[in-house]
Amino acid sequence: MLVDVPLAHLDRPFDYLIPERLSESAVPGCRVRVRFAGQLTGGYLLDRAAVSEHPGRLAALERVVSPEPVLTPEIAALAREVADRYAGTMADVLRLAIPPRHAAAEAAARPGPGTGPGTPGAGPVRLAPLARREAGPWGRYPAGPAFLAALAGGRAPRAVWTALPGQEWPEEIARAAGTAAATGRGALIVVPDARDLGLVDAALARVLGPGRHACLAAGLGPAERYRRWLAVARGEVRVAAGTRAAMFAPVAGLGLVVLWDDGDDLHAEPRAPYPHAREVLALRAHRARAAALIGGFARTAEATSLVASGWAHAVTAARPVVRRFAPDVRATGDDSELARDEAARSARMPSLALRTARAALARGPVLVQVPRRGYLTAVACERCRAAARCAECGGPLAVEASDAPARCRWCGRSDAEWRCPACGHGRVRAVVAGSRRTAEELARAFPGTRVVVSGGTATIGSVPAEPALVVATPGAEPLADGGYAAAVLLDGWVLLGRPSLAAAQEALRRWMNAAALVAPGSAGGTVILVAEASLPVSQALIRWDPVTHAERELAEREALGFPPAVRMAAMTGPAEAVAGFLAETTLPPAAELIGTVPAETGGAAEAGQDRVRALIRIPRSGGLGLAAALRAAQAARTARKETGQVRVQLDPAELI
DNA sequence: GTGCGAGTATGA
DNA sequence: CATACTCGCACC
Repeated sequence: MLVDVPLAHLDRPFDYLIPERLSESAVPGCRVRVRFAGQLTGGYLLDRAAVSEHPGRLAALERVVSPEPVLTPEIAALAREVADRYAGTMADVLRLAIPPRHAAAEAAARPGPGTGPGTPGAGPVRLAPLARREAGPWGRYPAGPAFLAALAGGRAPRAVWTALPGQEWPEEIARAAGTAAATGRGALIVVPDARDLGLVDAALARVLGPGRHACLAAGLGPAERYRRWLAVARGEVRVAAGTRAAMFAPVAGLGLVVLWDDGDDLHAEPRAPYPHAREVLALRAHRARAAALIGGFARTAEATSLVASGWAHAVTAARPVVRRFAPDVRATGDDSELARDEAARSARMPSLALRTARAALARGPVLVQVPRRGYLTAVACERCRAAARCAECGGPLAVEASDAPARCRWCGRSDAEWRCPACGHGRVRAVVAGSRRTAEELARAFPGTRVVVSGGTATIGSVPAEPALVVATPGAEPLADGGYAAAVLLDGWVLLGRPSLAAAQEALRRWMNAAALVAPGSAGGTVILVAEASLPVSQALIRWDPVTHAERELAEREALGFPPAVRMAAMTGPAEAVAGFLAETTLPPAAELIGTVPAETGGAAEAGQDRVRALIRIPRSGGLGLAAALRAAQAARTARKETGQVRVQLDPAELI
């Protein structure tokens, strides 16, 4: 029995007697209720045994919630491994892995229409003869056909795949999944968001036929979510695709795991123990001897490390092929190039971008990527560019609408009489305009052109192949039928200026994801990057060479001693609690305590407190030992009911 | 997390 | 010596 208690020192199985009346329904993997320390608690039956190691008296199971075996042996072992890897508890992992039960869905789980599981499709998929004979879009990569052939032969190839720009990638993923399914194995595909899931869903339906796969999307509603998950757990469908939470989907006979755009921070689970989909899928591939495909337009340092260690092969296209599919990219970072046009100027659009966009609008839609969402923007003195601060409280001023006066974000005071304390000037300008503000300004710079805004909660999936300006924040770019005629990537310095070690890698990833939606250069597709052209990251986009850039990034992180070159642990909490935690911890000899610094105030709940973050670093080989030491310290603290929670995170994404 | 027994403080 | 409380630990 694995009891659902949140305490680190209780993270181990407990034995219970199975009363005769429950003997039939108490199958391994089922949900049960037991009395634990007097309390009725939920749990999962791990397995049944004739004898117990426990010297004391055993309590009996209270109730079998349902005989459905929701915790498969594979997922139980995986949850244990993930907990050990991330210094967390198995119960925490299972809370992420197994969706809440929906009794009606369980009783009536019946294949339905649409994107859900169709007619039971547990048998091998039969691919159309064409798909079986030809590598299709995979033929564009020298190693592509070999990867598919290895899959088709029942082997377990592992690839880090740098996808060619364009809209073939969902098809490529579906082909790989179909190839695994044709050998009678299962496939699991994880993508960052709903837009990408929709694309993969459609591609899977084309390649596999109806009813052969399940889409596990967040926000389906509990009943539908559980129904589809059950269809996967029961082996009624062998191909599952989904967003982050699907990384734990109990796909039967797993033969292939796929992760798309592994650099997207949506792949990092924000709940304890903070596992990352890349790591979890790699563990699963290892455990199930399954193939792995980690792909994206860009390349992360982490994926590069998988290639460097020999864990995976690189699947990339040859340079001439890249040139055939990539758009023309030009960078313009010089302020003197700012457009004369006043409206374009206030949208921070250089003249080259303006000219390119105007010309491209004759042919089709033009994408404008703006790296800040929302409407609220920081403001600075129009003349000397000193950050504008509230005269009363010193808080930062912001504007909410283009014609509204600036307002303090701390005290809310709006000061019409604002004067710059540095130069006496009386007007402010937006430092970075949100996408809606940019859209307003662009509408004035391109009179008569339709302007579409996509971002945040108002995301648009696709736009028709008609002239329109499409203003979007990174990750919310709609697809354009046939590709955009051009794209303008505004304010490159905002992305590059993020206080993050991986700022350049992340900027390149966002640029490439937008630029990949543009028609190839041979068809006139052009991308204007508003950033200094001489920067290595700009050059990487211009040459469409994410691999070299990622290799450099990995080398830098090795030199700096940052993940993935090392394992890092972050302990966050009240100062005394973190100090107590560290005193409790017996660090492995190779571990190095980097130091304790004030933690950035996370949310309102954490604000005000005296919170700190301690960092520990260890060579990769010592990662498990470090996690075990941190787990032991956490267990000792929870056993003693120490006040002040310490959050333990391994290789936290936001740190890098 | 809760529940409980041992140990310790406190006061009639 | 009776009662009130804290502390530490087991929880199957």
